[in-house]
Amino acid sequence: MKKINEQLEIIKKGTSEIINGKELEQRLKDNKKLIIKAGLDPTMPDMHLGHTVVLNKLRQFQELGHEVVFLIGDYTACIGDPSGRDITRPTVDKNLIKQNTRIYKREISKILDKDKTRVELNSKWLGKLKAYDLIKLASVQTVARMLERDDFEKRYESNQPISIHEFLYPLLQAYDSVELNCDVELGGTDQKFNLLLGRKLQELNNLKPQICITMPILEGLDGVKKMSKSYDNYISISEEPAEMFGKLMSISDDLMWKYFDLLSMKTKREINKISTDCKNGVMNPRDAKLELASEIVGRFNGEKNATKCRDNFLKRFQKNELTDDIKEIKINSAEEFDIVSLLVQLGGVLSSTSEARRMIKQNAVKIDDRVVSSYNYICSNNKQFILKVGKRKIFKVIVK
RNA sequence: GGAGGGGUACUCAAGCGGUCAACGAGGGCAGACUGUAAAUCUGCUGGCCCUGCCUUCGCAGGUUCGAAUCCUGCCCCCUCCA
Repeated sequence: MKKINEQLEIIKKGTSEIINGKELEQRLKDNKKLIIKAGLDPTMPDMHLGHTVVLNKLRQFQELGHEVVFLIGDYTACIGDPSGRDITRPTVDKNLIKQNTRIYKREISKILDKDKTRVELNSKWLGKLKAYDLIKLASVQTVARMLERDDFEKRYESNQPISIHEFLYPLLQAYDSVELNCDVELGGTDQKFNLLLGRKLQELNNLKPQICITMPILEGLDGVKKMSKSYDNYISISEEPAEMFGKLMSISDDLMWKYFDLLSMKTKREINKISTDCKNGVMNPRDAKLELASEIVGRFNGEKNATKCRDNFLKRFQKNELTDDIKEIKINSAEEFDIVSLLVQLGGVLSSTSEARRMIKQNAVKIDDRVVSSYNYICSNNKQFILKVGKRKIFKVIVK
C-alpha cells in the first residue's frame, strides 16, 4: 500500500467534503483494507457520466488496495430517493429493476476492476426486515429532523406532497452501511443527509461510524441542472462514440472546466496548465474541449475509436467534409417519391409530415448541399445523394 | 369526518360561452452568427390528403346554433380544522 499522505492526496482530489478527515487518516494508518461503499438505485436503464464521478473515486480506492462494494439499491429503488427532488419519484416496476440491475453489473466493469469489486444487492437484507424492524429503524430519526432537509422543507413549504415512504429511504440506505460495516461511503453532495444518517445508525449499532465523502454534482449538457436522464441532459456511458464526442463538444466552455475537474483523469496541474493556456490565448478552448472529449470517449470506447471520432468531428464540422460513418438509407422503389415521404415514411428521419414541412419551411433540409424549398420536391431521379436535416442529421440515401 | 383550493399542450402557467390548436415563460428544434461552442437575434413548436379539415384543455354524460369555459356524476391532488 502507498504511504498515508499519498493515499490521502489521491482520495481528496475532486471531493467536495470529507466527514471526517481526521478519522479517515486514522483509519488509513491502521493499515487495514477499508470497506468502501457507493450505491446506485437501478431506476434507469443506463448509467451516465454523472454516475461515473463517484465510480471514478471508487476506482481510486480500489487501486489503493481497499475493498470496494458497489451497492445496487434494488430494494430501495422501489421507494425512490427523495434527495434533491421537488416531486415524489414514481415507483419503478420490479421487472424493470431486475433488468436494470443486470445492466448495472455489466456497466460498472467499464470503470471498476470487475474481479476486485464486490457487488451487493440490498434486497438481500432489506427484504428480510419485518415490520417490527422497520418501525424500530424509523424510531431513530424524528420528523422534525427529516423536515430540516432542504428538499423536504421546500416541498413542505410549497405545499408539495411528501409521502411517508420517502422518509424511509435515508433510513434504509443507512441500514445498508450497518449491514456492510462500511468504513467509507461515497455519494454526491445531495446524498450528505443520507450518508450522515448511516454514520449515526452505525454508532447506535455499536459500529465504527463511517466516513462520508461527498463528490460535487455533475451538471448536465445545459450546464445548469444536474445530469439526469429525466432532464434529458445526460451523456450515457454506452452512447455511440460519435454521439458522445459530439455531445461533449457542444457543452459550454464554463462547463468544460467542471467536466475536466470531475471526469478527467488528468492531474490538477495538467488541468491548470490547459486552463491558463486558454486564458492567455495560447490555446483555443475548442482544442481543450477536443482533448477532453477524446479522453472520455477513449475511456469507454478505446483509444482508436476516440481518435476516429475526433478526426470525423473535425472533418464534418470544421472542414465541412463527409465522413465515412454516415448512416445510409436504402430505398427500394421504382416509383418517384417526394421529399416529405422520404423524410417521414421511407427514411424515418422525422416523426410526422407536419414536422417535415416545418423543417423544409425553415430551410433545414438539404440534398447534396442544396436547400430543398418545396414540399413537393421529387428526389427519386438521383440514384444516390446526401440528405441533411439540420446540422446533425446526415444521411446517404441510396435508391435501388 | 368537516371546510376550502385545484387538475389546461414537454414543463410552468393564462383563459372562465364564440375571434382558442388555446396568451405568456421555460425547454426543445431550425435559421443567422460561431469553435456543431456559449451568449445573442429571428422563426417554429398536436396531427393530416395543409389557404381547409380532424383530434386535444382529469374522465363520463348533459345544456347550447356553439364549451377549455355553464350543469350533473365520477376519479385524482393539495391545504386547513378535527
